[in-house]
Amino acid sequence: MIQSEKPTIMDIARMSGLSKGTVDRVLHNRGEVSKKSYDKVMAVIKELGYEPNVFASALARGVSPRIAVLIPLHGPGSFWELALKGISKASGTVGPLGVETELFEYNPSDAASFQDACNRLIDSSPSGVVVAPMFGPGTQMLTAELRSRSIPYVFFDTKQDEDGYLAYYGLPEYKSGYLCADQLTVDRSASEVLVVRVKRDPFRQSDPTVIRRAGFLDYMNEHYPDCIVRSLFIDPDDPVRTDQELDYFFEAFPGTTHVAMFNSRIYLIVPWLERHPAQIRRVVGFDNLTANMNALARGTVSALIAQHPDEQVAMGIQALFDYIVLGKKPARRDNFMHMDILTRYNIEYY
Amino acid sequence: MIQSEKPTIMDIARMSGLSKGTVDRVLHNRGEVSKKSYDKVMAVIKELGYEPNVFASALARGVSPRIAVLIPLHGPGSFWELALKGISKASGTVGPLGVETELFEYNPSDAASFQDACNRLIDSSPSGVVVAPMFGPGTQMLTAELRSRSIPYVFFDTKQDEDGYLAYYGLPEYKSGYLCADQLTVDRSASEVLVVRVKRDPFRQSDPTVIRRAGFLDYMNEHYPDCIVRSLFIDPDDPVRTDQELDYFFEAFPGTTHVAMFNSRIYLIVPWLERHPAQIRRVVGFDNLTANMNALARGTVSALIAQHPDEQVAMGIQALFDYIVLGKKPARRDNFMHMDILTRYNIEYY
DNA sequence: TTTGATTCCGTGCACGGTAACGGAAAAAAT
DNA sequence: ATTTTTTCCGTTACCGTGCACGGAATCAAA
Repeated sequence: MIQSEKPTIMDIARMSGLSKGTVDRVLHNRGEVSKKSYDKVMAVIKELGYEPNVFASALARGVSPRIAVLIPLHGPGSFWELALKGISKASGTVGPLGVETELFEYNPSDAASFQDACNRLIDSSPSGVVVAPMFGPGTQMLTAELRSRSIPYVFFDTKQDEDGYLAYYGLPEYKSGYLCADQLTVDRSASEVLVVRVKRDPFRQSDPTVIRRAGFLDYMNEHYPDCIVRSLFIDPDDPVRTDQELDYFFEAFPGTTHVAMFNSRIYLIVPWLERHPAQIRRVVGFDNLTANMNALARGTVSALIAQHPDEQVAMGIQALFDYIVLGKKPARRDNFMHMDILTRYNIEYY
Repeated sequence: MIQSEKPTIMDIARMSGLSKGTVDRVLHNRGEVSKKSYDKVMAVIKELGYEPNVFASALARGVSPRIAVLIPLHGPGSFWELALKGISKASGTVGPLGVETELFEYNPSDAASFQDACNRLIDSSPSGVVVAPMFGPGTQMLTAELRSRSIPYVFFDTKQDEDGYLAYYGLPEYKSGYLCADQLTVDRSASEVLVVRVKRDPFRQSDPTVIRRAGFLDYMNEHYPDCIVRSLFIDPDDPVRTDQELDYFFEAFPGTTHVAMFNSRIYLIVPWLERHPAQIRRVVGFDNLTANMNALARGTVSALIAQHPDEQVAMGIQALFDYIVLGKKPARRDNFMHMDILTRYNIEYY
């Protein structure tokens, strides 16, 4: 065997005095091999540093994994649409390698719709699943089913508390709140702060913003204990009402100079902010939605904290590919991804 | 042919009444095919939407691309060491697919050493090359040779002014200077600013910091025209002298409250800064070197602008892989990558 | 000793594509 | 009309693994 050539399964067979069939059985722990032969083969494998040829392997197995992605129905320019970009992003990487992705959507305010999407997903019998767990019990039923069919799945955005997932990709939520506070107060002039919150969707089980808020408040207590933090709830579906609420609030607390939000919907208050440009010094929100980015470019929003759900989805698909096609588990199961600070001067290349 | 099955080269052969040898010749423009047959095959290919199986193709061709990376010798914790991380990063993605990388290093202050590295690289006849062009003429000779051997190459960090490269991955330098100024002045209290500069290496042909400085100064002129910007040159190899220079400077200009640097060596002035914590309000530098990150974590440095050379290298290797193995050119030739703002509160997950 | 079950292993084809080889058919030269 | 060249195309042997199938060997049961 020539040095530069990589050892093949046949080399192993020859050197261990056995046939490639036996080597193959050893490689895949498929049994029907005596301990003696097993040890012999393993020794040779280790000696030669054998690594299987993934191309030949994939070809022989005839793999063409179909990966299902389960996310809520999304309007244009929403958070979930960002996540969708991750699919095409991943397609660019693993698409040429034969991976296909299929999208399953559900109405986030309708548990039955979620069930329906789950059923359709299961019926399609994908080779892997990417899902953002929003309905706790519903997701648990889904993952139980996936486990029983030994279909690997990864979480993104939110992590489900269980043990069967292949990987999780998301943000360190508490830290992101902390970071948000730091970005808000970086001009060191904050004395009265407004936190705008959205009436919580009763169907949604997990709400990352409560943890973000905790991080935010802890930062404020530690660094600006004298700063007053007030909350205002708005209705995301009623812009007129939102404007009124903001009017009332700033009438009552005219000293407010800094505004933050913990979800992706800072764009909801942008119209009001742009009609009252004088008073507000800094505005910080989350996520690089188009509407948010535009407000950032105009200077209405000072900074956005981006969690890049597209990257999370892409990483998830990549992890599934590595597992299904290459037989490789991800290095870490829980992957907390970077939080990017976006300002008007660095958004151009995102 | 069953619907769900992907068409193979044999399907095409059957449907066009020819053999798979002819189809293969058409697919690779290898000639020896009559126009009539060529058109027929192309029509069938289009009709069936044929896509080659990359696994089978790679297996048959026996590809195992060796990608050479050419970068300067680097001390631990330097900018170029970051770039190196991109190699292992890319190995994680394309390594299992049979890609090997080889590193060629040279002494950046010795043109002969660069020549030597180039020769060794050429002699190894790699399938692709990743290089950061520092010596203009030297790099041009290298790329000319690569072109004549039709070996594809990509640039990162700096772009060479020519037309043969497959892709370029780097930072928008001017914008990065602009961003740097914005981060430095985000507390709106800057009136006297110090820019610390390093004596330029005479061997290095391209210096991105001059463009960064232009962006920085433009921002300052536009937003803080009354702010005074002063420069101080230091010797990177003489820390004692550096400290003295800083002492002299701050004696002469005690009103200086903000400090910036445009290269990756902000860590050089960290010792002085930490001995004089009272005066300086904000410090901004470039690149996530370990030393810089530590200073950031301690709060000595306020923000770092990271260009992530590891990602650039990884993207470069990926592009070469896509081109060599999958036969796919990158979507864009010039890729300006995101600039990340790093503060002490978001560095943990980088 | 024969029969049966069990354990273990080798053979051979398939996966889809590549490219060398040789030969038939058509065109050109004699 | 025959030879030579050129053009074109089919055949075939791989590439390295996966896996079904059948058979040899071993051991226990009759």
